[in-house]
Amino acid sequence: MIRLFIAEDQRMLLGALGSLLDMEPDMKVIGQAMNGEEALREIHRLQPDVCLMDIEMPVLSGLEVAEELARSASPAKVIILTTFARPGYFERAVKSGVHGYLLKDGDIAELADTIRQVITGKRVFSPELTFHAIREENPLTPKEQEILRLAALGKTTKQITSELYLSSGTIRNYISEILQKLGANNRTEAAKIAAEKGWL
Amino acid sequence: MIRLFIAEDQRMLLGALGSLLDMEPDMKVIGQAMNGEEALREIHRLQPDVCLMDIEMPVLSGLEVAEELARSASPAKVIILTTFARPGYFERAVKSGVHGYLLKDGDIAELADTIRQVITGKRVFSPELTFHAIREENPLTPKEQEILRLAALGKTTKQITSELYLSSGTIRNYISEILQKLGANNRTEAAKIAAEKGWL
DNA sequence: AAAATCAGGTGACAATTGTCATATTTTTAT
DNA sequence: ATAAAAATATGACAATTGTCACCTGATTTT
Repeated sequence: MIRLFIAEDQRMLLGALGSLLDMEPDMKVIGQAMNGEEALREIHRLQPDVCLMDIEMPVLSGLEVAEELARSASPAKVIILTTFARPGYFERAVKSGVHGYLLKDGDIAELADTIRQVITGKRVFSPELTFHAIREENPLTPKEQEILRLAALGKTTKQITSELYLSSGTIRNYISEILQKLGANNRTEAAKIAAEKGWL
Repeated sequence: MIRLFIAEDQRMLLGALGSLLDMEPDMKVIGQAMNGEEALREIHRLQPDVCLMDIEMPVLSGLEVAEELARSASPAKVIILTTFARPGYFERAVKSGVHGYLLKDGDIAELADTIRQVITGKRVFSPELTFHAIREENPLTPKEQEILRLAALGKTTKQITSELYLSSGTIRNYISEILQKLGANNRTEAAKIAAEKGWL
């Protein structure tokens, strides 16, 4: 019997997945969570065989949870289940050693199938992701990401200055660099591009 | 037997909802669609009793479909099912006369219950939405929305100019007005605020 | 018909933003 | 220990952005 844990912040999908997977004869859903922190705690406690994990969740993202599980050498296998084909997400997920990465665009049978494959030690990645230019690496350094994250919220150079304790010239230099890297004309466009790619 | 139609662009949720609602003894899912255009066509053809409709779908949004159904005096009752508590969405939905508005944050039982209520002619709205400040009306005029939509993509004043055939001064006047209405400090922040509220 | 409203525009100004070349300082590598 | 690299800072400049007061011509309202 495969013991499953599901972390997903959209209650309706969480409930639906839970019900349907529980109907599979060889699976049992032993726990659920609606945010990353709770998920991490419960996974440590319950020691499931496989965790299905959404990425965009409150408190801790699914990627952060996966990274933390890897750090603590948890035996639980992680399958990321997300709406978004953002390259940055995929890159981070693979780096943290997850066993699967699926889009919420397949059907439940496919998901159940993936779970069974993962249990045997295989890794399963959505073909949409392994192909084409989705392999783009995030060109931004951590500091650049941090600055763009703030700029994307509409903060001015001055506001960023006082959050990061850097001079306003430095901030503008960083932004200038970011714009070149992303081929954007201004902060707003840069923010849009980075958000689409999952780089922020 | 209640005849249901489901329009939802996330295949996994679509499939899951379909399976689970079909198990209800008094319901039958007679059709599904993954975009608004297909949904509209199929609803006209199949004449379901109730349509569950996501808002954010390709081609036509769920709101546009609901508005079109209202215009054509379709007897199908519409229940909007969305992740987002954006006030602008709710306002538009109510104006187009939908019979229900639920967040994807309840469980399936609640959804089934809502469907049964709607069938009897009742209207059901998620309590999260009918209360508090979520009643905020969109303060932006259509032209302002159009301009902000472009600005939110990172377009410069000059680019907006050439798309809308307005002078650059006029664009800047509009943006200035938008910033005041939204209490934002710059375009980026304005875009963020409007997007959150569902006003763009 | 006069008055008000509206969509669009001008011009002037200050502040912010983006670019670039060039320091200075701190870290890292050899 | 020294050289190379990175991170941070400056200053100068042009372009863009945001603010404001005011103008013009239609269209509505009264």
